[in-house]
Amino acid sequence: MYLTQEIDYAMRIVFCLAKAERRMDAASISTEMCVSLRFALKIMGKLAGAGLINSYKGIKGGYELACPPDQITLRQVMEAVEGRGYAFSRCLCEGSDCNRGMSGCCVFQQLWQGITDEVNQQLESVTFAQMLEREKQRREELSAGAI
Amino acid sequence: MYLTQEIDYAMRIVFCLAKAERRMDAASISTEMCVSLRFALKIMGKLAGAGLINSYKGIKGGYELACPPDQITLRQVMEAVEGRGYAFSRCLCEGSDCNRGMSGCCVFQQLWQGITDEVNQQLESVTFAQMLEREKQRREELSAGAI
DNA sequence: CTTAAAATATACAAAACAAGTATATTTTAA
DNA sequence: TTAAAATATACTTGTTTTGTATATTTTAAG
Repeated sequence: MYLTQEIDYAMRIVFCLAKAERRMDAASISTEMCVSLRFALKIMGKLAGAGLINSYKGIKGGYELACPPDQITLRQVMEAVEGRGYAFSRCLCEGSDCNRGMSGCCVFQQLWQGITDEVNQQLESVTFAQMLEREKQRREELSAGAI
Repeated sequence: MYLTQEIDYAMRIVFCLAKAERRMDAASISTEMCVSLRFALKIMGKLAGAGLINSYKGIKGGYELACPPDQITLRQVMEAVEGRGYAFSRCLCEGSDCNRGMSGCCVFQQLWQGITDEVNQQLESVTFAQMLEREKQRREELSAGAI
């Protein structure tokens, strides 16, 4: 029903790298994001495999964004981790053939597809550059409100 | 990540009762919807508990909608089964306190909230009367196309 | 007033999925 | 040559979903 932790972590990891603007090793990322090192490594493997981040082995190794943050969307991260975009219902996935009781005409499927499309559009329309900007604004609002 | 089967079944069960316009026993519903009898009973217990359907014990017992289908929304079914509306991310649920690495200012949470609100609004805006109407239209389209 | 067909309550079990961990290996800057 | 890093692969644990079983209660009909 919910986004998995893995996707949530992946988003935060990319955000972290976008913010750092420099190469970071897995241990630092894992500490900053409060994700176990091993799990972070696993996720970063997927992100690197999808070409969103670059990885470097050896001493001075680590990870960095593969391109500027205004060229990475939330949807790309979702796909990197999940292997596809968001889907509201299982029945929208390949080979599901669910027309359970609907005699080959399922009006729920249509509806779920609409919701799915909308969410994916949202995820696609937001880049990590925008997320950084949002955070900056939000911090300013908070400090202004705190006076 | 996906809607659970339980919610999917619940939607279909309510749709089935809306379509039937009469009292049906659990066995018939389970057969029509291709859901195991036991699981269907469990789900209908929740739907009855939430006041969406009425249940009748004994011979000639069964289930029927508690009110006209134009007064039942998809969101109500979601809440009956899940105990709350849709939430895109766990971090939006009570007592989650996730500001992991975001120093008390999580811009993802804002975003997930926006998506959540949108989906809930969708679910709230559609009644089962509308779903019946949709199905009718869709069938007409299909048979027209098949000539 | 008995009976059989129905729902209900409660608990249990199995399966699927998510989350996290461990070990051995490879790469590379110093 | 060495130590710090990533990588590959497999394994374990925990949680959630899904489904099942048993005993009980209710009720229309004969």
